[in-house]
Amino acid sequence: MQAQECSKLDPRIRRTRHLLQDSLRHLLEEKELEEISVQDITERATLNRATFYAHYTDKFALLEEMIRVNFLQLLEKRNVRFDGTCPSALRAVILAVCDFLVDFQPSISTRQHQFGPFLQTTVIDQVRIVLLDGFQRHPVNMRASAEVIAATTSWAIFGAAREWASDSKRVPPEDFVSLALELIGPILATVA
Amino acid sequence: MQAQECSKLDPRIRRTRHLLQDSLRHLLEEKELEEISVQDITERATLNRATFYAHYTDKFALLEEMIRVNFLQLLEKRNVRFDGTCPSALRAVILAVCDFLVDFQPSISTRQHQFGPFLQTTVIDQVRIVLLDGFQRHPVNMRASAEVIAATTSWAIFGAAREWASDSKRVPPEDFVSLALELIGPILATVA
DNA sequence: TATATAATGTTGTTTACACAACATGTGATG
DNA sequence: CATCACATGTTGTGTAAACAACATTATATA
Repeated sequence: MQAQECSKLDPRIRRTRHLLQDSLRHLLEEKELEEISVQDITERATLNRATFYAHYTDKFALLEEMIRVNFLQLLEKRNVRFDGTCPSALRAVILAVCDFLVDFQPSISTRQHQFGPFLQTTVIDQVRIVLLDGFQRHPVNMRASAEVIAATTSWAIFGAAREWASDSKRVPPEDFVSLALELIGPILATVA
Repeated sequence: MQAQECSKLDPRIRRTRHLLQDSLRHLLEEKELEEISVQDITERATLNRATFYAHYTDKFALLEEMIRVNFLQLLEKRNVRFDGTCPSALRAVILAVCDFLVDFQPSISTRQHQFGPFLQTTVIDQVRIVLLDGFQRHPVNMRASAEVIAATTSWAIFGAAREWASDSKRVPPEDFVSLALELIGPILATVA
């Protein structure tokens, strides 16, 4: 059901998944997730409904992949690698989450029922993986296991970013990231 | 190789042909037709080269269909039916050809080698068919066979429209059509 | 309660596409 | 002339998508 080096995958599969993701993206601009049926998605994608089930178990799986891929593409585009525990690496990750939320969730207030939680868990999980990957490639002494640090940090980042993004009179993202960094940085500060 | 009620055609076939036509359309905005290979077309369409040959014999066949479909869609959109020999029906046809040339051939001077002749024969042939179809559904006495009248008229329309379209200081299309109508109308005037 | 409507999943068969391989042709460069 | 690079067509085999059909579940409506 999953990735397998997106690049060397059958073009028909890539195209089909892309069509489904595009379809859902557009439908979400018109309707709530609850109002969107698999039928709707495949119709707009000019695909058969049975084909959908060959790729995803339900619309939530599609949404999950969509969010995940989009977020990773944003990181990729900005060359965010988390190659160390220096503040600048963390800064880039936080900024990416902030910008992603603004892009992807333009009407956060109207998207509370099923969409919000999905975005949340998916983004947090990706951030967690990015952090964990960074810790493993650049090991440092820490007050707790890398897993706990990564989990705590990723939730903190999302929580901060979400609060900022939902503020109608929010400050510029760069300014906010500096503030967030002061709060979040200490979580992964190495022992003296 | 051909249509078969576009609507009840396998979606995969419709999608493939649409992708190929889109691809060629975009490539023509960057290169000359001579510089475009089947390889280029299928690459941009994310299709296999062999698939191209399952649909078209060569890039000219693709171009032919592309022009034909686009022109017919323009007629469709304007509800041009040529339901009679009255001047207004002919006016609509001439106007459609004028607008199509302006849309489709923005840089006529740079497209002379292979592209121009193809556009030409394809559009003329479609106009001829539209006229012939109109004659058959609304028969009238004429000075010559419907075939000869239709052929002569279609070439005259294209010739006039092309001359107008290639004029950098051309008058508005509506004005030109009135003039063209005076020249072309007499071709299909019925006997007294 | 019955029943209509609509969505979800699943299955088997048919058709279209991907791909590698090969033959052929053509122009450029040594 | 050789040969390198590249484009055109074609073929056989494997895989993905289309489609109809069916069972299931849920939500209305009479």
